[in-house]
Amino acid sequence: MQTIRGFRDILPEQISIWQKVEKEVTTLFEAFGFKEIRIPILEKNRLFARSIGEVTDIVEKEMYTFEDRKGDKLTLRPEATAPIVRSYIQHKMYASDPVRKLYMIGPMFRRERPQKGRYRQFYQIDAEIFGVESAYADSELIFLLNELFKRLGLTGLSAHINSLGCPECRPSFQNALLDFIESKKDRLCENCLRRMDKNPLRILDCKIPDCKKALANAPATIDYLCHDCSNHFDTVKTTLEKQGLDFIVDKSLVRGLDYYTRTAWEIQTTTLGAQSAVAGGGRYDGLVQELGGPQTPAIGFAIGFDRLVEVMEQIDKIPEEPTLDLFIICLGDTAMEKGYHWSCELNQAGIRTEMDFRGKSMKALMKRADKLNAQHVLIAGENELIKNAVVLRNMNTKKQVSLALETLVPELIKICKNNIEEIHSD
RNA sequence: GUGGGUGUAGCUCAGCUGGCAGAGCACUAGGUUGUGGUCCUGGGUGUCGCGGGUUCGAACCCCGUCACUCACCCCA
Repeated sequence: MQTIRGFRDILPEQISIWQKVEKEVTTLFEAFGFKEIRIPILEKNRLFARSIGEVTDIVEKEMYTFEDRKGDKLTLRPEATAPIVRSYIQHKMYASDPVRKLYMIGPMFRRERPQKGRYRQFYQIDAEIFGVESAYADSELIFLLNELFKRLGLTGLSAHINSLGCPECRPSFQNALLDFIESKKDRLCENCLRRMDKNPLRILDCKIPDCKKALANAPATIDYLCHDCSNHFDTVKTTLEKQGLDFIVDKSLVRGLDYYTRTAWEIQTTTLGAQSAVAGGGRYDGLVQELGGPQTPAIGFAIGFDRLVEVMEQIDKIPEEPTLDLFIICLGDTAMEKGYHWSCELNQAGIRTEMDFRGKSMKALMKRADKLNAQHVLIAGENELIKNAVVLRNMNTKKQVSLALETLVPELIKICKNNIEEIHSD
């Protein structure tokens, strides 16, 4: 038996890095005024088909869609934005306060062929802002991403930004693009030609060198922006510049979900092979209305959690394993029983304590204490119990002291807590 | 969906022209009564991914299949 293709276990040995990221995310996002939202993993298929777009790759061939016993078409969420928008509308969040800043962390599902940095169940860290049309919301999110990556010690990332315009400026751009493509038709690959009527915007994203060459001078959305979109994009850029954030205006950045408008961006890395996008986001001013809510501007991003972890592992940002404060060695049945109670009391007091109940030899237990990186070892054998005392060994200094039984637990708590403080002050 | 690479011990991998299944690490037990990391000695570990075929004989050659992996595509 094993996990199904593209699915995987995240094992205890790997979890510390995930927890570290989760901690940073919650403190940082909460500081920026975001509130966590938890949404279902299953939604009606219609939700994704309508929001992401019927002719996108995600909807056409990557979704886990099936019928339940009643015959309803259900889909494992391939992304978070659509369900969060659904929730925003369903609970009429716009009525009590249209401005909402929401975030979530959780698994998404896409049935693609797995490869480096791409899994069928993968995790996203997602943030959305509803009800703010201002370009400051756009720069705030990019700033937030940058700050998170900075706190996690990541370098070598670059922000690529573009503006995709709005329903106002789209038509003139699309006409210009189609005219241009028509003139280069013989130099484009099959895929590009297929996209011509499906979704011409996507042609700009083709990675085949010949196509890239042919499309080098293709019209770009940012050259056809209407007055408002142009001002919006300018504000985003100047704000980021004033904050000292580096970014690259990338005319060819076109995101694969149909709901995006205006600002779109990706945070890219060069260290994950073909998977360059660690995070991506954009504005989607039409989506809330499209899904049945009131006209509401909105913007959001998603971070590829798995990819983020892989980048961190590559630059060795793995947090150290926590040490064990105390390992209790008990020799003999009476000592074992006492040790069990000490151990529980110490755990209650927040001291990381472990003991081994298998009745192993002294040497084996010392080895285990060493393996667990124990700071102290408490040795309780028949000899000590006769004297109503036990031995405490400091594993770093190798010094051993005798401790009286009556005050043992409080004394141990004191010693271990002092030791923890020393470690932290170093 | 398409193509390339790889499947041998818990992990990393050797295994020659087809001839008894291997190493290091890890694990475990000892090295005079009850003291870790280093060192020494011993110990266990296998559906050689799976199923066929060729052969006296297959981890090795052939066919199929599955899994992993990388790339295309797409995206986080």
